[in-house]
Amino acid sequence: MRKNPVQARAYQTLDDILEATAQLLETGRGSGLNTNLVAERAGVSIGTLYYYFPNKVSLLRSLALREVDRQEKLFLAAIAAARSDGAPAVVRAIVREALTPLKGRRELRRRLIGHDGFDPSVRSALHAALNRVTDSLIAACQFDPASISRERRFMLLRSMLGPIRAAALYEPEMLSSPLFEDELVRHAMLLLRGNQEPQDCAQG
Amino acid sequence: MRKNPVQARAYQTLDDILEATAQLLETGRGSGLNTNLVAERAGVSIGTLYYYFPNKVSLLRSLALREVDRQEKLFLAAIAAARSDGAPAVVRAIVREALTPLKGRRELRRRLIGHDGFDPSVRSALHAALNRVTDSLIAACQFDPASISRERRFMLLRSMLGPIRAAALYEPEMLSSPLFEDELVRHAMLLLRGNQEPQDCAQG
Amino acid sequence: MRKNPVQARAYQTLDDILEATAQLLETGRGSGLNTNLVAERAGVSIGTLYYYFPNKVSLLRSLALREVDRQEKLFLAAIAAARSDGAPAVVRAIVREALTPLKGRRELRRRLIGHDGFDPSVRSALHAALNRVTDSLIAACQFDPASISRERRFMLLRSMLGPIRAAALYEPEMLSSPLFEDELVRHAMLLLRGNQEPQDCAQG
Amino acid sequence: MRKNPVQARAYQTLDDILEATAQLLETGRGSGLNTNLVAERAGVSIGTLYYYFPNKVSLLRSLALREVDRQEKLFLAAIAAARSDGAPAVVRAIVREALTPLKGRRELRRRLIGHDGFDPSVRSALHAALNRVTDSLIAACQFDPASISRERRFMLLRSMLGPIRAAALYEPEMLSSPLFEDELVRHAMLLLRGNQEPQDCAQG
DNA sequence: GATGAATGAGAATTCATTCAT
DNA sequence: GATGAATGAATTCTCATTCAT
Repeated sequence: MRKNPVQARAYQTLDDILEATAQLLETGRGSGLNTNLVAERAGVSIGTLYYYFPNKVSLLRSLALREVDRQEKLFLAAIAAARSDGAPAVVRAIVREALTPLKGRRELRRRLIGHDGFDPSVRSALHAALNRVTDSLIAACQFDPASISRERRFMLLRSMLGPIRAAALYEPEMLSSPLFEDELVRHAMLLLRGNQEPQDCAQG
Repeated sequence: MRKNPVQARAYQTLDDILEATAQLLETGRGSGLNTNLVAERAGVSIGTLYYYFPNKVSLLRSLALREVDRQEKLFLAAIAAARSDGAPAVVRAIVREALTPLKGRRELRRRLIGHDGFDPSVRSALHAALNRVTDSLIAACQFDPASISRERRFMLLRSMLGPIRAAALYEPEMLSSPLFEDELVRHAMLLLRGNQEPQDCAQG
Repeated sequence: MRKNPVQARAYQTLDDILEATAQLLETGRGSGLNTNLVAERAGVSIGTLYYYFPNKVSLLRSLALREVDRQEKLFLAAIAAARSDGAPAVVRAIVREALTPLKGRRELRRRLIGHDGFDPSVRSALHAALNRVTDSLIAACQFDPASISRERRFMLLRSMLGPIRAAALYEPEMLSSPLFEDELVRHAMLLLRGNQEPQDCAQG
Repeated sequence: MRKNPVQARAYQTLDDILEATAQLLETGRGSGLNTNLVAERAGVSIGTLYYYFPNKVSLLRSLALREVDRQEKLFLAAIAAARSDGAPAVVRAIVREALTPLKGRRELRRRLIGHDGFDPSVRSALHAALNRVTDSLIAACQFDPASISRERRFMLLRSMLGPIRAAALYEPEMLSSPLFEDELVRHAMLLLRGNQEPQDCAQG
């Protein structure tokens, strides 16, 4: 970002611009998100947009970082709210949180990924956020963190997010299937517990 | 596609164009994939490119369909090769296959998704291909297809591909970690077996 | 330049663009030379302009290099034509040549200098061209090149071009003053001869 | 200029702005000198800049006039200091002065010329200043002003400044060559003396 | 079949300038 | 006097696509 505003109204403007971008990404037809359109939708001039963002990429990056941040907060809040109800409830809370937001921000996120392949800073922010959520989840479930391998920890959230994204794209009705939710929860619990290592999976 | 070529050299030209597109998608910095560049890289004139493809979208679609088709063939071949060694071996074969190709086509695929959000025909081709691979996998493992719910079937491959893609992006060294491979295999086996439904996961 | 044309008409187009640029630089009011205007004046589309030149700077550079080249050729031709008439005639030919072209390309050249301060490649081309003209001048006057110091050689043309440019800017009527011409010729002859080193100029 | 400031700090602000402009002109890459950048560099707000200067042109003009004025003062001082040592010393003083300032203001001056082709008021100020320096030089050398033609008077300084500028651009090491200095001095002396009109230079 | 010059709508970005605070 | 957010006309440049040869 080019400027960190000192006057109060500036924060509003900045938010208007990001919100306009999000809306256009969510609803916009076809490929192009275009800065002139963003400015118009935000109710500011194109010059104002470029007063806050040096270029289009940085605008998209800011939006992506904001989305990552928001989603992390939602996950952490969901975990905190379910914490006292035990591990399965916590896991289910996470799953529901992951299934929910796709209702209104589905396109937004896909586009954010599409738009020039996520720049490195967004990638690492996302990575870090997922790690924090994973840690919080494990802590809330009161499992011994040391008992879960680095690899399993890595898979925990991501093996749920993959199918959810795929469902959003190809089989949207699955998003509201209780069985799908159950499968995801069961799956995560198995990863968390990590007991009963099946013998026949020994490396061949 | 505009023309299905009858002469051998025309097939070559067509392939050159698709290959050039793939390379530019794989290595190209930032936003642009542009038809003039593709033509130049392919060693043909821009006119020739438009002789084979009516427009850019159809070029990208052809490439995407080709990639989907190739990957499906690789998966099916891996399953067929491991079939006689039993279910765990088949699963491991799939996992290895999924871990392998990311070496040189990593970016290509992400970009293919990014570029205008996947053409509907590509989406459904991908969906269908994954379904076929899933069916083949279940058949090779000699599990009763009826015992596996639609939801679990849907998750089977996708819950592996998500972490694999994430690993490719953020923790490439994990791609060659035996533990990671083991986790993926174990995870798939649990989904396939579908025994021991944990009680505490009953819907809350 | 982006393309070296293979088709004949392309040379014409390229020349049209450069000529349009020259005209606008010569006659254009105020500061801005603008690529859209150039294209329009040249009778081509803006896309065509950018087909030949990757950006505005390269257009200006090409024009500058062409001007340098043309002026060098004019100087060399003037020298060759006067060669048989003896040293003073050669010098006068050069002076006249230097006074002449400013009639129609005065603004052009000033702007070419102004426009982002002559990029390095133009500077060195100009330098090299002046050196070649100087050498040719000395050869035509049949003076022993070794008798003229590097410093004097450097000054030879440039001490004439400075006043001529200044005259063009501030006192245009001086350009057609015979006395001015005579002064320039006399001055150059003194530099070329280099006899009678005045004693009182010994370094103090 | 919009305001002639009465308070000391206002003078300081004004000077800061001009100095920032000079620095950006001296060091700035490529095209741009922009008022927002000037303000930032000067440590004032863009509003303040426009309080002192009604527009960009007047800012550049002020800077140019200041530079012309400073250089004139330096030349006149150099002449005054050497006056009692005789004509050659005076000439040498001028030459040294001309060789000196190019150390830190080289680009500045060229850019000042480039930027919109020298405002007419700056052109005439520069012309007038050079005339005053020339007159002062002739007076200090105690030559009869009437014996020097208008044309020669015009050439006197400018035939030195041309080579010096060229040297600064193309052969900077020549700026510190004693031979180069000697050539310039000798050259000016010959112009000033104006004796021995060479016969063979009669107009052809 | 193949070429490559040409097109032009459209998109990104700049920057001198204004004005409410 | 000073600030800095806001403006928007103007400008550069891109790139999918066409078509005469």
